Amino acid sequence: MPADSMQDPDPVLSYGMKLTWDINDPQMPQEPAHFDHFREWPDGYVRFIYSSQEKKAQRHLSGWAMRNTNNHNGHILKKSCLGVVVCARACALKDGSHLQLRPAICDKARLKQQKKACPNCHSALELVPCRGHSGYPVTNFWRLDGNAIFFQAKGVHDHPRPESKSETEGRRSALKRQMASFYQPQKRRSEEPEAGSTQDTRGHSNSTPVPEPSELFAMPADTSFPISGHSSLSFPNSDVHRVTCDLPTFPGDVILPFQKYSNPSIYFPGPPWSYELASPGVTGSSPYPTLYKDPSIVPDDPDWIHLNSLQYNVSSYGSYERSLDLTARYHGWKPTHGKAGLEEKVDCRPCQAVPTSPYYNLELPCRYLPVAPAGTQALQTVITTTVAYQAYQHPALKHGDSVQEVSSLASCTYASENLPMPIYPQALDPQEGAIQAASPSGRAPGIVPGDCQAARPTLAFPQETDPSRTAGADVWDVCLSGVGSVMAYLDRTGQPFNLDNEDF
DNA sequence: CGCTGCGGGAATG
DNA sequence: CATTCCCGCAGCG
Repeated sequence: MPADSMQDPDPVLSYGMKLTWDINDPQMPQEPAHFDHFREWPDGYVRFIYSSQEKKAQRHLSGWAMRNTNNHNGHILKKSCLGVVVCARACALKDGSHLQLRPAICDKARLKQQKKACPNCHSALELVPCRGHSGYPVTNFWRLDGNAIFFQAKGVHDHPRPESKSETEGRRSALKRQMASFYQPQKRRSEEPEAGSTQDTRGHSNSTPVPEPSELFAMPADTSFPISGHSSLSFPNSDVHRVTCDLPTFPGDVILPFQKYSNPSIYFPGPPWSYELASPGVTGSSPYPTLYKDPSIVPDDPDWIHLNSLQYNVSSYGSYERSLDLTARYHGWKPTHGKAGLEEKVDCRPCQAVPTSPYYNLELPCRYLPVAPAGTQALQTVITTTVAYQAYQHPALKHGDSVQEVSSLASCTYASENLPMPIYPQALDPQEGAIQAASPSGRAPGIVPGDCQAARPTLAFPQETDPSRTAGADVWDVCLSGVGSVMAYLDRTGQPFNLDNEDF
């Protein structure tokens, strides 16, 4: 893609991350010189600055299923993640992946959605809530200010990606078409070619027996998901399509059809959430019929869902939860929403691959990392929205009362939030584990990818308190945010410089 | 029908 | 008291 001076001038850090600001600041950076390109799958404690012209940003779009949350602040729109809908039995689709539907945003619709059966195995569907923000759903904040749209995310999604919105919509409209043709065979059939040319990567609608209406209604999931067995789905086509779309996006970088990676974990050396950043580059094996009318438009990663699931299940489970299968996992999960884990002892299992990862051998100013003590981070994140500053008044960071200290802490905040992974106490110090136990961030032992991810930075960078940091706000900003981001990318993508593997 | 943003009001500490 | 969450409403596609 052509170098756009207005977009992501830096290959590693988002523009938003390079500036120091918080969504709650009275004053946002004025007249930003650059804007970030839109990220459909923001994950971690990240900040972006979009152009107010960016339509997706205007609509506050996200690949994640985010619902509006009233924070009684007219200027800042807050949204929280709904998680992902999966098959309660975690049945495997033909391609080995798992069902990962997009939760309906509307409460009513979501309830209805959950009553439906898994189109693949007919067992129940289950909503896996997002607890990536210290036990609470990941939150996204949007704020329009001047010519910029500020975006801030808090939390690391602890679940697979749902389908992208566009894909869900695409399938929905596809169903409509299908139903229409079902009820008006003659007429519709004759019009079909037209529709097929624009949307039909699936292209089978014509020749494929239309599902019984009753079936469609009984399991609307049909409209919302990829059953390998479903005759109306055309994988190969969409694969090609996606490759075509995605390749140009990541010149020189890892952009290979997923098929080439028989083992996702090879491509995604990271833990479960590595799927986030790795997604865009990965393509292919889409079980979904993608309905992009305009190839220039960023694919919303519908395929990714599957990659995601593959990666998630194969890689993360393989690495961390060999003893647990999806079934156990999801069954063990009760949508207790923020309450669960309180009583659970978070068991941070060894994250084998991580510490040995070559990327962790980079010469990074490690000493700064641990400073945002796990406990601090955990506590801070609990304070979902505003004024995170006070959160940083955690004892671990209390070094003085001077104004300077305050400023330092502020920087600390930003810095720590640049670390896309929450740092949990127990990972640092057994004693601090108590804090963790008291926070709602925990989940069933070992089930949370986040546990490992949380531990990783720790393992890589043993805690080390540096008193001098209180005077180094600037250093903090630069080093921490830098390191954090770099870490984030390295960490999650396993690719040192594959920055914006987000959709474009 | 579902998505979206808004805003009241309850719950929480 | 501040903050967050839940819920219903209305506009829109």
